Order: sequence, then C-alpha cells, then structure tokens
Amino acid sequence: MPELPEVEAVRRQLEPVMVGARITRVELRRPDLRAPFPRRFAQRMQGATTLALTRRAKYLVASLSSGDSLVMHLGMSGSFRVPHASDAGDAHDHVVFHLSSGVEVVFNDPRRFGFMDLVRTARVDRHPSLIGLGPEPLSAAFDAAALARACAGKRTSLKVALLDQQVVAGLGNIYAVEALHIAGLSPLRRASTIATPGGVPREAAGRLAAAIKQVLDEAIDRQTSAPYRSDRFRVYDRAREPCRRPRCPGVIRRRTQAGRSSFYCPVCQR
DNA sequence: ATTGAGACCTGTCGGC
DNA sequence: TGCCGACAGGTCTCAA
Repeated sequence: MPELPEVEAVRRQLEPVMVGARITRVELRRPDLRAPFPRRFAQRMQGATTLALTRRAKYLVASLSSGDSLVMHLGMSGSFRVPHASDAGDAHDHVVFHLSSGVEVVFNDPRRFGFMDLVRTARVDRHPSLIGLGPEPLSAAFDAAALARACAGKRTSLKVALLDQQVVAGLGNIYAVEALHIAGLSPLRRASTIATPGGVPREAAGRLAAAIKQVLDEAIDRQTSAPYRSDRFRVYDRAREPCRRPRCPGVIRRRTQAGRSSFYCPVCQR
C-alpha cells in the first residue's frame, strides 16, 4: 500500500491521536517484523509522551519525551488503525500502543516487511535507514537541478533511477510510473539523458521534477477527499488499455524493470 | 562503484 | 471446489 502520499495520510491520521498522549503500555505480539525489535523496545517507550509525529520519505518518526525516537516503516502491507469497541482484531496485529487517553493504536502487517526501531532523538538523522535518503520530492531542495545531478552518469533506466531512494526519497513503483507518464518520458530511457554530462538539467529534467511534485500533491489531496476511485491512475495497472493523454492513440504496455512492473504508453512517452 | 537478482512474508486472483 | 503459479504499492544483501 504505502508510498509517500499514503504514509503522509497515515501521519495525518495518527498525529492528533498520538501527539500529547502518554504511552501507558506497548504490546508486542511477536518478537520481530522484518527485523527483531530492539532490546527493551516496549519498556523504553512506556510512560513517554509523543511530542511530534513526522515523516521522512516513507518513514514515520515519533519523537518521545524520553529522548528516544521511534522510527517506523510500513513495508508493503503495513497499516495503522485506531480500533473501536466492536473491532475483533486480526491475526496480523503485531504491535499495540495503549495511550493515556484510553485509545489504542494498532500496527497490522500481514507480510511483515515493515519495521520499527528506537534510537536516541539526537542521532535519529544518522539512523541507517534515513542517512542515505535523497531530497524530499515536495521540498524546495528537489528541483530540476537536483534531479539532473542525481541522474547524471547513471547507466540505469529512468524508472529504476526514480525508485532509488538516494535520487529522490519517497517515490515507489506506482508514482514513479505515473510521474513518467505525466512528463512524457519513457521508463526505459537511460537516466543520464535528462542531464548534460556535467550534470546540468536538460528540459526533460524540469518536466520530470514538476511531474513528480504534481503526482504526489494530487495523491495527498485525494487521500483526504476521495481515496477510492477506479480511475485514480493514468497508467499503473492499465496494460492493454488506451492511453489517457488527450488525443493520444497509444495503448498501455507492461514491462518488468529491476523486478518491478512498469506501465507506459509507447506513443507519448519517449 | 553500480547494478541486477534473490530474499524476506502472506494474501489474492485467474486459470485449469 | 481445490490447487498452482504469478503477482503485489519495499528494502536489504549479495555477487557479478
């Protein structure tokens, strides 16, 4: 489920519930997710108040009054919910945060590709999962120049480059493919072609950077207004269907790149 | 240094 | 109905 827009939606949903509330108890239903929980994970959070809930790329970070920060990732199938009294629970509810407000926050993750770690807040920026991340795509730091610099000299495809979290942090398979369609760029094209050999942006870099911002902005907006729409994607999962660009006669193709499915229009994406 | 392939897990869907 | 393979929105590790 989660790329940057979905993680941001989770953050907005949890923020009013968690921030300001004290964690009375943390219940671990199993010893690990993708990795084992750190030593004394639950005990270290007990009694602490959540001061802030922020997002970096696809990671959520809860900073606690104890001086620790909880770093979380949803993997492929992770989700949070605030159960009501009638909630029956689920076999994949792995972590339950009991809050002083009486509310519970439950982390559910069938595939267990998610993870949680607890580190000193002063060192959270140096967390191994966060340290290598590239620019936030919606920040001013991410523009044509930054994208071109990151792609210059790259021999991989544009699509694979966009999935590289060092190039831009937070894009996943769906929005990478969507942004390329908006920009009219083929996912198969060599990443280095959007920059000069010196790393100066060509025109395509500007289009792509703008398309990335657009597709993420739209998706974040949609999370709050109309999360479920059958036509929410331009190309993703639309193989053999007509291209949605006005007057484009193309038909969407599917191809595997680096083990992930790409979808693109061979007519209007070059 | 980059890059691709495989691994990690469970669930769902389409075809037979 | 059941079984089987293919696939799923992510990231890490390992070997070329």
